This record gives sequence, structure tokens and C-alpha cells, in this order.
Amino acid sequence: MYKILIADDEQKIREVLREYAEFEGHEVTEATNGMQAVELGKSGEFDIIILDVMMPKLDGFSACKEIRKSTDTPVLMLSARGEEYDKLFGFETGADDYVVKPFSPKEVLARVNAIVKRNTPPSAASEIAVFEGLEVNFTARDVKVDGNKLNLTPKEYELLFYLVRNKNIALSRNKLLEDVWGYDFFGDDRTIDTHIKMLRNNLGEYRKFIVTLRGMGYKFEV
Amino acid sequence: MYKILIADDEQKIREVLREYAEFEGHEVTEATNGMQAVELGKSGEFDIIILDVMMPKLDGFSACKEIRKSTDTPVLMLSARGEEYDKLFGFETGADDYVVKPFSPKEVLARVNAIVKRNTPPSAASEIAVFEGLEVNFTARDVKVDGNKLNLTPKEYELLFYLVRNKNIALSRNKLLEDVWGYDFFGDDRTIDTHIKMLRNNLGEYRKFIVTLRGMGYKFEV
DNA sequence: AAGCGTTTTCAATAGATTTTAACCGAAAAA
DNA sequence: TTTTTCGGTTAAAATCTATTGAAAACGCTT
Repeated sequence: MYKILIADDEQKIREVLREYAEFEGHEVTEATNGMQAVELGKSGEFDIIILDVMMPKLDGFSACKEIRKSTDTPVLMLSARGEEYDKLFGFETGADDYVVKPFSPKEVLARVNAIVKRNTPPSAASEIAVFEGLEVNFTARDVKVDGNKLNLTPKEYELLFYLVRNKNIALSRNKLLEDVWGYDFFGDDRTIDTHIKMLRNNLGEYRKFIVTLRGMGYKFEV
Repeated sequence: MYKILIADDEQKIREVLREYAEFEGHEVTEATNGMQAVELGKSGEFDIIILDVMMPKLDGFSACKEIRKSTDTPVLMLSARGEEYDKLFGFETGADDYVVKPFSPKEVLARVNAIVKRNTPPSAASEIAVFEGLEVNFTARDVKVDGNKLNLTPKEYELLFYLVRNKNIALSRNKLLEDVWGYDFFGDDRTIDTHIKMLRNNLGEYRKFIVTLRGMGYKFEV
């Protein structure tokens, strides 16, 4: 269930979208002009905002811009005109998707679902990174090698997560110490090496992903 | 700069998209059927994958599903048919967006940009310099010659990075020693030459970019 | 306070990298 | 043309660095 804000001056449009959205179990709020849309949308309480481009008081593009100043709630733009210019401009103002009228409510809802799904990873869907037989589940805080869950120590998790989140980026020892150990850690460089060693031992054949950058640090390379 | 995989059996389509994408500075790889798309796409090396729905060997939907098993690279689907069923099905198989043919390449690229932008929020976008077949990736700290990764030593990386960052600028030996070796290095001049030699050997035909400025130093010239 | 798992330090070592020094050849100067 | 200077090459010597195992320090739980 999402909270959806629908902003369009045509009652017909709001109605048909509301009907479809509520049928799918979502909660709908309506706005009939741009100003109202901004006021409501700024609160950040919605999971997605649907904005018509042509609206009284404040057009959709401006409303989108304004809303983006306060929150990053995803925005789907609706336009009566199908001109390319509009689309491009829509994306530039920070819209997440763009649908041209006439549309089918089904299509709009499909897009809404797609957008919300990918814009709300932290809470719901677990964030998992897979590299061949290596599975790193940030949300569940576990790591699997060929399906077998590893039993890592806290530092090992943190180090691996950091490496994976920054995959394909060269990471100096200093950066690792700063970001994984914290700016106030003044320990030995060998500390990192030791943890890398243990991680590698745990990862088995997938140790290959952790490459040494001689004279520099390490990198998780895929 | 993104890495884009374009999978379509029509050469014409691949061509026009490639042209547009390369014009915007992206790196394009092509696949002509679904199987190939999956093989290439699974690597996770692409920033976005464009899949045609109708392809030999394996259709776009199945390819998308297959790719999603290994990586969460965003997928944009292309379809010759505009049927709603396709669109919904596309989103369900994990596609991030859906464009109906005939499309304008401009629109496709606008969508590609929008998708990639929202799918790579934090770091990602590597800082890469490309000179013909020579690729210098500062972020990943690697260098490729015609696609093959080189195995350089620390000094070689530093020297090359320094040269490239200061391309087309004449660099005296003193400046090189100071900036690459450090102000506290008081070694032999031949030291630089030796490293330049090794760099040149490693760069193969692209050694041509490193030009000697007799009586002065070196320059990376493009 | 003892026990236990975790983290950090440390020293030895093997291997890779960097520097040096000597020599050669080519280009510039005389 | 001869001399001088400068860059290229090479191989050996000197230096540096990642890795590893082992031990010490730490911190939580009982």
C-alpha cells in the first residue's frame, strides 16, 4: 500500500486514477492545482506524486521543482501534449517518469509500482548484491558462499559491506581506516591487512574479488 | 559516461542508438540476440541494458529475467508492438522502463539518463579518460589497452595518472620528480627515464602518446 | 574474575618494485 | 666531422610491501 498524491485539474482524470489505485489498495489524496500539490507534496508523506503538466496556479514542472527542494518523493509527470520537449524538460526538473495522455490507468499504475519499488529499497525489499556464488545481503546482514551462510565477525561484515558498496573503486588504506574504522582510529596499517586476510579465508574461491592494489590499498573488483 | 549494452536483432536500431549514445560520450556494446545479451549483461559491468522484446534465441522478457538473477543492472525494454500487455509484463519481469517503437533515439537516451541517474546515486560514475584504445580509469585505478587490463606497478600508475591529468602540458623532469616522487626525493634523473620506458612498453602502440621533450622532460600528447 | 571470541599489534619473510650505475646510440653543438 | 650532451636500455643492488602466523590486548558475558 502506497500513499499517492494525484494532482490534476481534470476531475475525470483524478477519478479514474483514484479508482484504479484504490482498487490496488493504495491511499489516494487529490490536488486540483499546482500550488496545492506543492503544499501537500512537500510534507514528504507520500510514496509517489503524480503531477499533470497543465495545471492552474502552478504548472507541473514548477511544482515538481518546488517539491524537490523539500523532499525526494518520486514524481510521475502526466502531459496532454506528447512533444518530446516536454519529456526532456520533465526529466530535467527531476521527474522520475513521464506518461503521455491519453494513457491507460493500468499503465500509469504499472509505472507507479515500478517507481515506488525501486525508490524504497531501505525499508522493504532487501538489498542484495550477488557476484557469482557470493551473496551479500546488506539488509539481513549476512553473506552466503554457494548458498552457505558465513559466520563473519562484525568487523568482517563491515569491511566486506564497505568494499562491496564501493565495488570497482580503488580504496586506499587511509580511506578504509577512516570509513570502516572511523576517523578517530590511529592504529596500524597491518590491521587492515589482517582483516582482509580473514575475509579472504572466509570467502573461499570468491577471495578473487578482493584485489590488492600494491602501494595503495584494496578493491572489490567484479 | 555510461557503459550501455544494446541488444536488438535489427542492425539499424543498434546503429542509430549507438550513434546517439556515443555522441553523448557513452560506451556501447552490442548484442544481436537474447542469449548474447544475457551472457554479456550478467557480468554487471554495464550501467544500463537496452533489450528488444523480439529477439532470436531468447526474447527480451526472458533475457531480462535471466539477467536479473545475477545483477540489478537497470533494463530498458524496446517493443515493436504497443500492446498494453507487453508493457505490464515488461515491468513485471523487472524492467525499469519501457519504450514503444517507433521511438526517437533522443527519447530513449533521455530515459536512459534518467534511469541511470537514479540507479547510481552515491559514487559509481568512474572518472575515465579514453584515448583511442587506451583507457585510464582513475577511480578503479586500472588501465586498459584495447580492452585488456594492464598490470602496472604503483609508480607506473602514478606516473601515468599524472601525465594524463596533465595531458598536453610539458612536464620537466624536476616537476615530475617533485609531483610524482615527492619533494624529498633526490635521486638520479635516469629514474624517470626508466619508468617512462616501462610505461611505454606496457602501453604498446599507445606509447605514442608519451612524447619526449629533449632537454626538458616529457608530455602526454593527444 | 575468568573465559571466550574478537580485534589489534608485531615480526619474519618472500616477493615485487624502485633505484642506481654503466653503457650505448642518437641528436645537437662546435 | 668531431665533440658533447642527453635520452634509452639493461641488469644487478637496494629498498619496500603484502602476507602470514602468533601473541597480546580488548571487551563482553557469565
